[in-house]
Amino acid sequence: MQLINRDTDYAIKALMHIAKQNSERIPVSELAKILEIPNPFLRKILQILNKRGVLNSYKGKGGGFLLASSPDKIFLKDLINIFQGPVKLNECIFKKSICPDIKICALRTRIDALEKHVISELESITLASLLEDGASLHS
Amino acid sequence: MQLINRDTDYAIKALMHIAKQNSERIPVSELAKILEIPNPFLRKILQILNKRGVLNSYKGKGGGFLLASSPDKIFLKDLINIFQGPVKLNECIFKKSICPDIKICALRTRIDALEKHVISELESITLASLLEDGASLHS
DNA sequence: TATAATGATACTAATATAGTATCATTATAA
DNA sequence: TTATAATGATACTATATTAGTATCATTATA
Ligand code: SF4
Ligand code: SF4
Repeated sequence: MQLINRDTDYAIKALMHIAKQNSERIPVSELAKILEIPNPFLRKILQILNKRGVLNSYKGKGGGFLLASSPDKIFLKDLINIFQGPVKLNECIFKKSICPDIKICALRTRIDALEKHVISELESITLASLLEDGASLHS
Repeated sequence: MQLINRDTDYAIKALMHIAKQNSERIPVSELAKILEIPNPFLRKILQILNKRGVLNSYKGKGGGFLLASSPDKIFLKDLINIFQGPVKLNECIFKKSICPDIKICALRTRIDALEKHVISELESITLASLLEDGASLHS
């Protein structure tokens, strides 16, 4: 069970690199080389981030991408949502059945609590918090 | 992001039903009918549970399956492990790189903590605890 | 000894993830 | 004004994972 898939992973890497450009537009071609991610794949990812308001894009010569907001407003949870959908630990352990006692089920209560905890942790991780730990960044 | 896949889900349903048989062997054919799970698929799942020591099986006429241990010793976490592998929220957010500062990374620390929390919650959920909530069980 | 069960294993189908290709649009700078 | 270097949109292919099927061998029992 993996929390983060490749899209999200690449998105994080790219966003961190873009954040460090001090508002200088960076084109996909350059990013792809630096991060060693296949250019068309990275492009697709950045296009999605643009559509979803995380990045701003500039067409034409000298164009490229910029963060749409400051790094402390970009949350890991949102990136996961964009590329992997909502964090739902479990719709209900018996997915297909309609439970008559959904409100009192102890199991459901616990899985719900677990889900809330995971989400709140993911909400507390921002791009800024990743950047702060500058010493441990690489590639 | 889904915590429990169909194998695990079916396994839980089946185990709960087997647990309620008071040590009477129950064959796959019967279980499959009751739980509305395709017979060969459920069979595969129970065979795995047998191999992994969760169930005991009895061949031949009048054969079937029984729990290998008491319901309070059967943990949700183990079932997830069997069918979906280890709960690893994230090997490391930049999977492919080798990080020079893996020990001091704040992000890693937090994801690790999150993973530990999830695992310990899953360890606290047993088949017995699901059965206790008898009123809310079904099909 | 027929039968009703599981064991083992290989196969197919469906879905999700990962990655590619291509043409259209647009902004810039020579 | 026009070649060029960028993104936008979209459709496609490939790979991996998940879901489900099929079949023959083995075994216990009535
Ligand atoms: S509420 Fe509880 S008993 Fe009902 S379907 Fe959900 S997990 Fe099962
Ligand atoms: S330790 Fe931190 S910085 Fe290093 S690879 Fe892991 S998440 Fe990234």
